[in-house]
Amino acid sequence: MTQFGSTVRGIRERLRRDDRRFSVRQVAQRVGIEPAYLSKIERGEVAPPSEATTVRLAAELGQDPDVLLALAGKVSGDLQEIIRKRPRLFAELIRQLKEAPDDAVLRVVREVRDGDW
Amino acid sequence: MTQFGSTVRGIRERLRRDDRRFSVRQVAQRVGIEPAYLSKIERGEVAPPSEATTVRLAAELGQDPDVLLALAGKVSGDLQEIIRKRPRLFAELIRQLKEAPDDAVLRVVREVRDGDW
DNA sequence: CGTCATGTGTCGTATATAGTACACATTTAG
DNA sequence: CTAAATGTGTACTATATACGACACATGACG
Repeated sequence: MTQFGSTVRGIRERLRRDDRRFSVRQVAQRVGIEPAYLSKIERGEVAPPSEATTVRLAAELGQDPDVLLALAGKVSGDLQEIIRKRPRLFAELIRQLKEAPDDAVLRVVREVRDGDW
Repeated sequence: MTQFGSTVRGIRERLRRDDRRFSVRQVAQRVGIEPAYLSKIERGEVAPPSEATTVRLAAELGQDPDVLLALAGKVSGDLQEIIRKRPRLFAELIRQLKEAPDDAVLRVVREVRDGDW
């Protein structure tokens, strides 16, 4: 589908240039999966792994978990839970912001962060 | 798990009081599933149906699809796609708003809707 | 030059997801 | 009273998800 695998491979190989601990085998071991499985993931031979595995992989590679999950075609379970608790509210908000430029969304984020509520 | 089934049953039975077309069989047929399956869904004997089926069911019962999806433990695919396109931005926004009261979120929604961007 | 680590091919598996098909007892309506 | 409609029990299935186990050829390096 998308470039989840190649992205992961790229990141891992870059890290590997100055740290031999970033081989397929060693990363797989630290992440808690089989090396063969990680190899297949990186080559796109299988679908991206589960959310939990993706998050551990992101941590290992120093990546933002939400970004890696997005590449895997997923949305973090905790975000989904927040939405599910107030579906109408969040559905409307998110659809409103669909076409908004990044900086407009960022303004909203900051406003909420500094907000007085 | 949750009360997806009993909620659907309640809504359907209420509709049925003044419209005989809201039997399990007839609703199932219009939704495009087997009556036995709808029956099991309503009694919670099986997990809530797929997103597509849930959405058709919501339409048939005059419900907000996002709300019914939430009861089914899901988040609409189109919302997920919006988030996946800008994961960092939306992840931060949504987590910021997790604890915000409804009216604060609503204010943001309105602000964005009337926004000048 | 031998050994150790590396990446990958092949095969298999357990669980979840999303239903269908059919029969049957009960209820409802003309 | 009977014919049609109703709700549901039982059994089955196809596909997807998410991996593990093991072996093997190749390459690096001390």
